[in-house]
Amino acid sequence: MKSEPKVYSIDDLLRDRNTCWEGVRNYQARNIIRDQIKKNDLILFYHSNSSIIGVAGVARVCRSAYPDQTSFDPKSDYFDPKSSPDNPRWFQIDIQFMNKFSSIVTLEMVKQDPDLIGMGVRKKGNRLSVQPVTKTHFERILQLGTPKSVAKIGSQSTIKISQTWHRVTG
DNA sequence: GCCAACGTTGGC
DNA sequence: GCCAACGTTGGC
Repeated sequence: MKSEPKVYSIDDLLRDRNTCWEGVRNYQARNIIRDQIKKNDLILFYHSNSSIIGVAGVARVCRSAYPDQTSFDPKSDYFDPKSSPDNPRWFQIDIQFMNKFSSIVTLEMVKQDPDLIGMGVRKKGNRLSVQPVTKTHFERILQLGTPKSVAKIGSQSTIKISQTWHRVTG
């Protein structure tokens, strides 16, 4: 998921702990939010349009899609008169802070890594603000972002998230 | 600030 | 349904 850090950064999410991911007004991104994203999915938090472009950390979906409340609010910048509670056009999710990388995994690193061929953000004209990431690519980004906190224990890898060791299985 | 890429709008 | 015009995104 992309965000312009001037608007909302990983540090903002670290401070807030949770936030509503609202205001998505692109049908392709809407469909992904509504149809594909599930509770507890992990998110790569990407800083776009910034002096340091790249993946800044990890978040988690703590509530799956529900109608975008801002679309009903005439005072909101995201108001859409064609959306109504009876027939909502746009959807939001809630996300929770998980981890901030010790340093950003820059777009340049992503583009140069042979293991990350095919990742959405590498593609020219990539404008989709919410896009799927393969498990392989996700884990590779974690390796690049948190090298000291990734350890192999048996056949399972673990990542350090918010002072707590969570196991990533499968 | 520039501009390529892309999505949306609206006239026909 | 076509497509030109326009607006937005996002890397550089």
